[in-house]
Amino acid sequence: MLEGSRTGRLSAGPRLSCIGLCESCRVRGVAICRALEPNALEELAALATRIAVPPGKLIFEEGEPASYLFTLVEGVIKLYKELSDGRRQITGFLVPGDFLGLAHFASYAYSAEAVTEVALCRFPRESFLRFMERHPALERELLSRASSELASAQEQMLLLGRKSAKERVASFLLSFARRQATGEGAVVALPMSRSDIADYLGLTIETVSRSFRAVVDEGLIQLTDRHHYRVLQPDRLRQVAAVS
Amino acid sequence: MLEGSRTGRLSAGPRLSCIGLCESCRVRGVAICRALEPNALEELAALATRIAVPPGKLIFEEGEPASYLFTLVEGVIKLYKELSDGRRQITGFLVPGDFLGLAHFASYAYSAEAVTEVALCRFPRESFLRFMERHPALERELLSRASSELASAQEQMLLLGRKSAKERVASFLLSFARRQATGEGAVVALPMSRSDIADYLGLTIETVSRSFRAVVDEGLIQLTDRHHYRVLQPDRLRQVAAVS
DNA sequence: CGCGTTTTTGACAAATATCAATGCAGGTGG
DNA sequence: CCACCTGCATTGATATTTGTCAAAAACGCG
Repeated sequence: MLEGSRTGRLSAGPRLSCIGLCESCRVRGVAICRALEPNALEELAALATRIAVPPGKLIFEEGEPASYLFTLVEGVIKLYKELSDGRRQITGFLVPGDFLGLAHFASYAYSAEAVTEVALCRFPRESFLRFMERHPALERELLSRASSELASAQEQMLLLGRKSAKERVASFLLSFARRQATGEGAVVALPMSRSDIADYLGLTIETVSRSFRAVVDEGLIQLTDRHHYRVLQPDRLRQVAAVS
Repeated sequence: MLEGSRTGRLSAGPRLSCIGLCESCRVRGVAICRALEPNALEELAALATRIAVPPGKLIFEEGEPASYLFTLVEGVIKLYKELSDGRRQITGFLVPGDFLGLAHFASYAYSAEAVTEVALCRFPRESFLRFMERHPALERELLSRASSELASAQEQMLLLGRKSAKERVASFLLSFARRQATGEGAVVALPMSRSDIADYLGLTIETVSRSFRAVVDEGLIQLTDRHHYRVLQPDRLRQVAAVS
């Protein structure tokens, strides 16, 4: 796994902007950096390996020993679980700044695959956990992130259990636009395939395609091409999304 | 909310077995107690109020300020989210030992309601968080629990997004039996209504009922009455549940 | 430009929801 | 003690949504 993708241990160069956690801060305004003093940050940086992963390549697989933790520096990752007959459920898409690989047990509970070209910081699990024991601020940050992930997971359960196809697609388009933090009317990039969207929303690609068409036909969004859209009527889209 | 359910601040009596966290330990063999020294435990106990809630009563509601954290001492709780038109998704059932109320933001992300007669320990959020800051072991325990909840949430997304009605019901029956940690062939109590099961599995009560019938007819389980069952063929039930 | 892949569109099938009626059980009051 | 009432659960008939299968269209890449 990932052999050859290793781009070498960080030593010289713009260290702070390369350790992932810190990069994350810059990108998302989150507090990991601020919570750690500079020399702790140096220590953490020394644990990190920078990894590059091409689109479509596995980062780790469900059930594999959870030997590493990661921060996503660049690109988009999908997390998913599969049934033995191949049915797949994507449980989330990660964007730069997100943390990856916290496992309650010794092995990963899901698989992770690069959607786009991806840059990661990889931390060996053991040394990261030891570092965390000495730095409760980091632990607090991760607990806070875990809580907010749990909240999105519950939101997604509501979507999967109770929303119609069109409501699911509308919800997805809204939340993805929100996450890219682009202003009103800006173009939103949709890097994943229809198949990924279907597996995320618990639908088939055909149903996703038809639901896209419906919201386009109603003028709620505009598809500039298959991987970019613009939200035209956010309020009506929110209505269609049946947001609680 | 909960006015009158208050049974008074703990002072005398079997303190350690009453503070919830500790009770939790006893019930589930989890390490909160072991992680805290006895005098820290005393301090935590002093923050707790014991609460009793009758079946069907709200404990807190989505959106309400998250002023308290809880541990469930006795009984079963359901957590759920609702859409404006009344559609509801139950995101989980809690059993004794479970922790409740971690909110990333200032307000609860879901509602909590007693399924059976419930006994809780209630901690004021602020003082609990201050206590936690001074006791990283507690923080670690909560992070670990949050990770494992996240894993079950992902499992549930797979169920909601990709499993058939019968597979959902079989999965539910299995996981509920596993949680009661009863031995092979023992009777499992199913305290919630069919409507709750439906809202948990993203189905209607009719479909739940028909799926129950299917697994009963195939001899995989036996329904002793509407709220108790026995798993007769765990392996075949697992197959039907399409566990990954 | 041509080929393979992804996406869209259409016709039809299957699963589950909806609507309606019946059954069952526990609680209440005569 | 029994009959009735009320709420929950089951069963059945039908409707709707979404999935499946197949073909055409669009796109991306050599």
